[in-house]
Amino acid sequence: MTFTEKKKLSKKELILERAAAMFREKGFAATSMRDLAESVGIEAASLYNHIHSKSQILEEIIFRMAKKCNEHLNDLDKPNVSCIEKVEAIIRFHVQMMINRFDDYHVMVNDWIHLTEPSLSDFVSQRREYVQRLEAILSDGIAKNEIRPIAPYVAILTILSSVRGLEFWHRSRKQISAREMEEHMVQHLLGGLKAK
Amino acid sequence: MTFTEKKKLSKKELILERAAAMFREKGFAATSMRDLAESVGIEAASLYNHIHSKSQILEEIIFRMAKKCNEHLNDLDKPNVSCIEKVEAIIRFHVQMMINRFDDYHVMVNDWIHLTEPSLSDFVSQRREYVQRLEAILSDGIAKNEIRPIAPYVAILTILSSVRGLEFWHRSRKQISAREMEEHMVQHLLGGLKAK
DNA sequence: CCTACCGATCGGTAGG
DNA sequence: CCTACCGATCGGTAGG
Repeated sequence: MTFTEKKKLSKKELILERAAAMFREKGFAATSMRDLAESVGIEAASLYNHIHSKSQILEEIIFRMAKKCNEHLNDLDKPNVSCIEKVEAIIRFHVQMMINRFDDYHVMVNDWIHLTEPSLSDFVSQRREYVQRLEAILSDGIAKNEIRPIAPYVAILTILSSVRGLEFWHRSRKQISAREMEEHMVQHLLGGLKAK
Repeated sequence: MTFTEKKKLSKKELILERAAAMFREKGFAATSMRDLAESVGIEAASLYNHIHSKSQILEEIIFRMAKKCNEHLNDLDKPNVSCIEKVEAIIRFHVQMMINRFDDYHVMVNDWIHLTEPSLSDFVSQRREYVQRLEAILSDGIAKNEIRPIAPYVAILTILSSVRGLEFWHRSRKQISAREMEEHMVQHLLGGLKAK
């Protein structure tokens, strides 16, 4: 990698970072390329030396995050890990993503509607598959009597939405630390699942 | 009320209804007045005989819903109702609102960011007060040993976000009926709160 | 409720 | 990376 390429890469990363922050604050549609350019410190036209289009920015932010989620789930696919341990790891992973990559996570969860075809269908099917894999882990745990017989569909929905709800916590002046929040969430969400 | 006023009123209601549906589908910023006009069946300019501006539509949708939430909470403020009964009523109320008034609920929860001042501050403070009232009910229940000693802040956040997560369920071809979903949610969310 | 139209702003391109 | 600029579309108004 030449020096020029390296510089270009890091400027692109800066654009993606600022874009995620602005998309989260104002939403994808309400953020203009001129707003974004100002935040990056260049003219709007100059953005196009680093990225192809506004849609491409959204796609990169969202599919990078989706990839992280899928990879984490792949890493968990070991036979010696119990189902309840897997669920705990998934809760912790999502809580940490929500806290540490707040802008990117928020954009994935809220702005995927603004994806255009074929990216939209791609994302929706990736997400469907992800949810199904989580449900399979829960079903497996129920079959092995590790987990209380609860509708996997409802449990997964509750877990993923609760994480999404951390947005409130993130916005408010934080009464509770990130570490405490994570423990509370694990306790609350996992506590309701474990078989006695 | 004259006949003319009555007709105007119902056309305005139609506009608000269609607007909520489109804001939910595409987001407030991505919905144009021309899109909305087409959905209503008139020209864009004609919308302005019924409403003042695009922002006003958003405000009406959101503050009507906020009012419903506040009124429901006021109705619950009776001394002979236990805290756990109050929490159950709140969960059921939100689940039913999410299911029966899906578009309006979704717009309130997702598109409030697009409110402009002074409406934005108004909404944010109303929501803050609402959450504080819910927390107070939980704190009261904990003090009376009706509810397990859990951080009220986290519990309220979990309840409200889980309801929001019903969006997934609503979008998907429904494997579970509304009635079942409500019972599952009450069981799951209330079950984790009750003192033994 | 429509036609006609306003100024502003949008995403993006040409050319250097 | 900038200046200059494109066609398209935006929310909204005038006038009837």
